[in-house]
Amino acid sequence: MQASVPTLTQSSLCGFSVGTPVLPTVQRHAVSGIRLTEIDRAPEESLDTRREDELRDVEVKEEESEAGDPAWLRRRASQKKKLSHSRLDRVRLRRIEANARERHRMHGLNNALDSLRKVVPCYSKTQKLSKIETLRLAKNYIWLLSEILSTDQKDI
DNA sequence: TAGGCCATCTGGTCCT
DNA sequence: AGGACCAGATGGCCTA
Repeated sequence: MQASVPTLTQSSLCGFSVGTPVLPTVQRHAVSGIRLTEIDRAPEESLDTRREDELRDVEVKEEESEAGDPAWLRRRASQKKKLSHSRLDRVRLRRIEANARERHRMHGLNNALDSLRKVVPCYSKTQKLSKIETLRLAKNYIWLLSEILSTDQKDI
């Protein structure tokens, strides 16, 4: 007894126009300025090592702009004149560390999104779905699979 | 050139 | 106090 199972097609899954041009992965990375080494780095490399790299990058950037403090710091300094020099340094350090953590967090989020891209239909090694496309497609895919499941159960 | 997509920075809020 | 999370702002790059 064969049930009428919904056909799994790209057009039924994609909530967006299939013809939408999607840039190749490498090109996208060039676009976004992500270093390919960040994404393609071997998984066995520890997160700590990556964090150290990120922090080092930030320190370099900070040194480059040493000529003048960032706007947020100047603002804060003027608003809270009572802030001692050491306290200001501490605030600055905490901001830098928070930025690094935030960057790390977003990288984790992007890695999870990449994993999702690989299990969703439409996945291509040469064409990368955008974030929003990936999420919409995943939602539609889950919906379709649950439809298939419920259809099968009715036939039992 | 406008619009889309993205990474990053930042300050606010909540939680431990 | 400090970390996680979030949303807004910003700027860079690419394509139509």
